[in-house]
Amino acid sequence: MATLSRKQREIRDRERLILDVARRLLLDKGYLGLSMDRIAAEIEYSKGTVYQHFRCKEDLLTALAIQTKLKRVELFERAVTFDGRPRERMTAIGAADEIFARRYPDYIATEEVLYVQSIACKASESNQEAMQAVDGRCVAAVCGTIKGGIEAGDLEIPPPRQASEIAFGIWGMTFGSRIVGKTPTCMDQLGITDATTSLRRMQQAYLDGWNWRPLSHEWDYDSTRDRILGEVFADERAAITV
Amino acid sequence: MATLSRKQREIRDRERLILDVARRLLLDKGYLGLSMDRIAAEIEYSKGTVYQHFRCKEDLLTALAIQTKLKRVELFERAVTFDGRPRERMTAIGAADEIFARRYPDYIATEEVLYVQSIACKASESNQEAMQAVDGRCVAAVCGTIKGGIEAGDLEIPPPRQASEIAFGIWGMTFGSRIVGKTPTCMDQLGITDATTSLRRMQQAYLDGWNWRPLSHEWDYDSTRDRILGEVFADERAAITV
DNA sequence: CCAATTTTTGACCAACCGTCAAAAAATAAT
DNA sequence: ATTATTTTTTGACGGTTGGTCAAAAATTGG
Repeated sequence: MATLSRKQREIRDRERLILDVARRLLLDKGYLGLSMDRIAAEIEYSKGTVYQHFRCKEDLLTALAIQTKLKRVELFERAVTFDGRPRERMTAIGAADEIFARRYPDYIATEEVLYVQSIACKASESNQEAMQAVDGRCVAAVCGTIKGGIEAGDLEIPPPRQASEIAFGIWGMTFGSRIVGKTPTCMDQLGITDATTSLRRMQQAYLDGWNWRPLSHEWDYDSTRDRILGEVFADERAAITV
Repeated sequence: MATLSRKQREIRDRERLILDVARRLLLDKGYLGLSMDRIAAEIEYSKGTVYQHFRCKEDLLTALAIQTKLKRVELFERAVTFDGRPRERMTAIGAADEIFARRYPDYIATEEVLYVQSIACKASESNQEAMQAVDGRCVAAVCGTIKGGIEAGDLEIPPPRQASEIAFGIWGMTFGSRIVGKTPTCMDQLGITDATTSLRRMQQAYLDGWNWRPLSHEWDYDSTRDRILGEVFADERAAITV
């Protein structure tokens, strides 16, 4: 049966409600401010009901992360449809990630907590697998683009280097810069005001370092970016040009 | 008076003991397993006494981070004494950080927690300032080396780029890769087995990307690294070649 | 030896996560 | 419509946090 019973619909809606409330709390009050009691109070159900949806707090957080990672991977998979040279598609992924970071600021809060504490391992099997699957799609999009660059002859990866090493670098750099960039003291020390723009330049420098052609001084990636925002992310453009 | 009273010495020793126990607990059981009660039990003093040393858990964590960041900055400041071209000194800083990460694995646990949760802001003013001061020395070592490269004519930073942007990239990349590299699922997805070596190559690629001469294909930075380990970090060599 | 001061203590509080028998609601059977 | 059965919801409860503070213990000074 494709249609759900009234009860099933109720449960599904309530799960959405829980996740919505949890995300807001996480963003507002941080990881420590996110309590199961508070969620229960806000949704006006008892705590036991919340625990019927998620076996523990970590499971809830993982579900939250999956929900938002899905948003990201959708943007990534849209990005790689960009019609251009592989490195332009890589730039498109960068733009996708920037849109993602702006549109879902709560994501950073979710993901970083998940990385740091050993949270994922407490989540239910199914949620762990689901999260891995989403991450896998993300990796596939990035690594696929890198391999596209190799196949097009724009990039060489002499052993023992691997295509995934480039991806690892981009991933680490992006994730790390976002966390470091959030701490004001660090930014004061460095004197950096616009972490987003800096990250963009850093990523291009990194790809130049792997000698991924066309290099940034041979090609106008700023206008590529404009095209990307116009052609692939027209609907999201507002989010990024604020 | 330079000499401390017996009592003062006792207090100082106890503080060290608390930090030692706390570090061990943090490494063993993670952030959530680190409890003030447990610390009190382990040092065989009451909880109140622990709170006489640190006004709250965050203050203790910050003190822990300072202690270890000091170890790191010492290595950094030794690294920049390496006699060679600026980019070689940059490589020396990379080696210093690698030694640091291996010798003080608990540091990662401390620092990442400090970055992620809004912990630092709850610490005492004095500890906050102390931590900023240590970070400042760290930034100074890195940015100083970058500026050395510019002065030597090995590197140009056309505006609006800044010297600190390179540092920001290295920082974010190093920090981020270490966190991502710790999660086994991510590494499985990427198929990366030796994150440390990958990070090393990533850093060199990044510096190549900024066109910091001599580029990695023009110079044998592996043997530079050997010289660094022999000349500057001879005593720490064992830690890194295990 | 006793009084003044400092240090240490652990009972105590509020908030947290997670459990589970009992209550309430929904469904099925008569 | 009424009763029996199943499902869902509840919130009191246990155990563990971080943090406080009056009272007890130890130290110091006279």
